[in-house]
Amino acid sequence: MHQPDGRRRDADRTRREILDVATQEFANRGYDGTRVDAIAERTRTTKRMIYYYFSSKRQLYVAVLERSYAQIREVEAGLNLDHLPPAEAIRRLAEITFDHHEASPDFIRLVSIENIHRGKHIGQLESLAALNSPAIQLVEQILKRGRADGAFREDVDAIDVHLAISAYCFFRIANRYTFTAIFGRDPVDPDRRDHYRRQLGDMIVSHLLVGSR
Amino acid sequence: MHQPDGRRRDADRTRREILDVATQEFANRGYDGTRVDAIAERTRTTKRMIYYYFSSKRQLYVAVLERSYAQIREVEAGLNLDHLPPAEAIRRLAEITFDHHEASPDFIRLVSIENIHRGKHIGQLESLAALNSPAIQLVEQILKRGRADGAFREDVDAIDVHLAISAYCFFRIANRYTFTAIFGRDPVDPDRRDHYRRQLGDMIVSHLLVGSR
DNA sequence: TAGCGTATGTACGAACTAGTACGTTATTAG
DNA sequence: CTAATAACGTACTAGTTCGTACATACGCTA
Repeated sequence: MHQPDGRRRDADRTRREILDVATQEFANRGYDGTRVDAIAERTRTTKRMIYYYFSSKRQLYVAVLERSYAQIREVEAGLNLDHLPPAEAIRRLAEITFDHHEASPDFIRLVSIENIHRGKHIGQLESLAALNSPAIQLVEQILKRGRADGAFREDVDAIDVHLAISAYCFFRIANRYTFTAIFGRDPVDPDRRDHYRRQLGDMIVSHLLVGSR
Repeated sequence: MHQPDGRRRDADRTRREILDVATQEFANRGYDGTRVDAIAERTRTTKRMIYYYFSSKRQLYVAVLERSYAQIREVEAGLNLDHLPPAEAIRRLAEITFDHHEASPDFIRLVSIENIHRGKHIGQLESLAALNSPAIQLVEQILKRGRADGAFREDVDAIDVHLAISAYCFFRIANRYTFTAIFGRDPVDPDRRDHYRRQLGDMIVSHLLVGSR
């Protein structure tokens, strides 16, 4: 009836546990650095189950990637900044993005890793339809309002702004180690966190305001 | 007297050729994805020579990293923007940084890879003294002049500015593949190159100018 | 409760990969 | 010219790693 360890058979749970561990392993060691045996050992099941559910190391990695992106997208979809005036809304969005990046280092590592592989896995995921990213829609709404006010410049679009915000947030986390080694200042130092967050907000807002250059 | 292929024995050249090939291989495949045999095959020499000159795969990787950083630093050290007024100088520096990143995708990949490994190799290189990076000194000079003018804000220092500039330039190249997959727009599209470059310049300058927020 | 498909465990193998033992040839100092 | 040393090549090994053949147990359904 039960497993020796008191655990029932549970396909969903086994699958999820494998994905959880695999996410950490891939994020920490990269695709080639990850050992399927190492994932199995950290799971309450065996390597056999990894192949039972995911068929191959590669497909496991793709599943990890897909789930990670889906989770991020879910969070983004829950945001609403319509109640704030445009300049404040975009600053708030930048700050939220900043916080999300700091809270998701594993996701950031996975993205870096996938780019090292030239996006050859993420390209296969049609679940990430390029068009309706909630993050972009959010920026679009804010830009629209800001332009209607006459406050925002017209020559940058939502994807441009999203790129600028993401770049700052992503770089700070992703390149933490080399940056610290070279410049002797850890960009993730909690004491400087607020300063960086304000700098990003200032930068994005001042850039968007008409006549600021 | 000569090798069968007409090539003399030449330690420096062999060393350099190994480093050249290894740089490409490590940049393209990551540390764990790189095969020492693959490097050897692309060289006019054999795997034995890699171990003769570099002792191990790891030390070869460290040598690649060290040389790559030294090359970048060399370029930076040759810059001088004293002839431009502060706002123009910082814009010009941003543009030059932008161009360098676009021209050095292998270096960017190596940096990403090293960060995946949490900087454990670059940390050992004391050749990269944290203090006197030419890039930082350059920003420092410009900021100093801009503040003397009363034109630049006082609450961001050279490393902060360098972070903001690098983040934008680095992200655009490093995350090209996932960005394209998700947002359907390649940030390295040559047709949009000037637009991105101007956006970066505008952003940095407007951020630095007093009273711009 | 019988039976069948889903879920799980064990043990193994074929291929790969970093590193080396051993031998050879070129170059140069004296 | 000759000896010594630096530069180079071949063939191999020990250990690792993805993946699987084979065996078994659980639990739902009829």
